[in-house]
Amino acid sequence: MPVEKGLRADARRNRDLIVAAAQDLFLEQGVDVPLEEVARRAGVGVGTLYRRFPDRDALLRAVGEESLRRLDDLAEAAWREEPDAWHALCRFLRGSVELRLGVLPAKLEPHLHQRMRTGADLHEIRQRVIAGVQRMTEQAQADGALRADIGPGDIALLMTLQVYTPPNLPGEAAMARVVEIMLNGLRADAESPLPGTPLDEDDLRHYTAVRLPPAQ
Amino acid sequence: MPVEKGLRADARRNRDLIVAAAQDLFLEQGVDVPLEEVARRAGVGVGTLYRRFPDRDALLRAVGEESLRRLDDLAEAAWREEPDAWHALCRFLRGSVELRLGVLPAKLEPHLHQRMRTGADLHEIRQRVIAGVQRMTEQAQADGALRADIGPGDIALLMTLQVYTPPNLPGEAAMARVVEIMLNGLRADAESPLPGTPLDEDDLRHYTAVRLPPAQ
DNA sequence: CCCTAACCGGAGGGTTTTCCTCCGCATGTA
DNA sequence: TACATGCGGAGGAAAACCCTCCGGTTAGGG
Repeated sequence: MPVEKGLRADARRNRDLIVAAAQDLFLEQGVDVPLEEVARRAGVGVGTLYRRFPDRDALLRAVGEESLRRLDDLAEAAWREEPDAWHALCRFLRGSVELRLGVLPAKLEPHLHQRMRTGADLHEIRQRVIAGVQRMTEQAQADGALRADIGPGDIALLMTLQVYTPPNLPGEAAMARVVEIMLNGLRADAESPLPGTPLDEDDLRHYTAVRLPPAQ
Repeated sequence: MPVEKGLRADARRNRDLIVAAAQDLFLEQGVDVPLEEVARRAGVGVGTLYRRFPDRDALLRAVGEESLRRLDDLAEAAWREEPDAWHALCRFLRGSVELRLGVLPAKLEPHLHQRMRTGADLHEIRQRVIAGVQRMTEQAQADGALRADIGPGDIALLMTLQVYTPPNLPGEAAMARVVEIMLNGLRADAESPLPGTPLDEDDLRHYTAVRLPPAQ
């Protein structure tokens, strides 16, 4: 669907393999993994990788776009198919945590900051995801299912939740439990007060506005 | 208190600065940070670092020991000073998440695996922490404050909870909120069932028994 | 106050990692 | 079948990193 210009079938396939491999490795080892390792994991030569993605940044961008898109699809489907906002929210959070869909954009954010903020596509999808979260949050609260002292920013934060899972992760099941605990903590009944004030999108924006270290 | 042989006052001070810097950097950038960067952050020369810690492993060990010890102190104090097991558990979780005390040992685990499992000191403290968690969990459940379908392993996992916090973290407050949501989800009242079975120490042990990648 | 054992910093040489290009060979497609 | 498009990976240049070594500084007992 990104249509990605007419690529020969095998080229197209390789491109996708590379992005997938990069997603895995970025999660496991951080965004600094040697590109050669990405190539190896994808089962292609470095040449192929560099041909398709002239520099690391291009790859970062592709991965970012892909996961934002998936996140958006997830929110979209949840909202469309679940009976109410609360269940949509549950499904969304389960999905994004279990698939690590939230972590990736968060990790990428500092690097793609400029482009996220101004640049074309990325920025737009990002906005859509945020809007989706906000919609779910507000409606769930209106329905009295989600505790009131929560903001969309809190949800966005929870999206990026992770427990330290060593690279070989036997952790799926454990994560699922954590998510449920969390959801249980979000429910409206039996709430005990939270410290501070609900985070909204602006907090998130600020939270997100990090300046890269000396970087390079 | 590890007494660390008679070191001259300045040497001792530098040693501690180094460990502290390492803790920060390991958290922020992973355990592979250049040692030179650790030295810089600590405000000492590389020479000083290498004199005190012959190799990276020695530093890893020191950091691990330090954070395990702090974690143990935290559990100890919570158990001793709080009115009941539930509040002890709350305090413990708040502390370990907010101070990132849980993440560090988890991150170190793969590297110190051998030593954790068999070796002297590390192993012993680790056991103590686990025992503490177990004690709090069981008692809180006996008191009917903590939901029953939880195991010490779940708690241990929550301990290592993190939301992706970009290096410059304006995240403290946000984290605090997340923890409270978590705690609220752990309470016995109004529980909705969790998937799977409670994780116990053995799961944790297994979860933890990762083999380092090809690594080296 | 003075002396020295203990400690400090960081320049620099050697090694390892990472980047990225380039080109002969393979393969999809018309 | 023909050839444009795509592939792999060897290899040279550059960067990052490790760790030692030594001239200069300092803590703290006598």
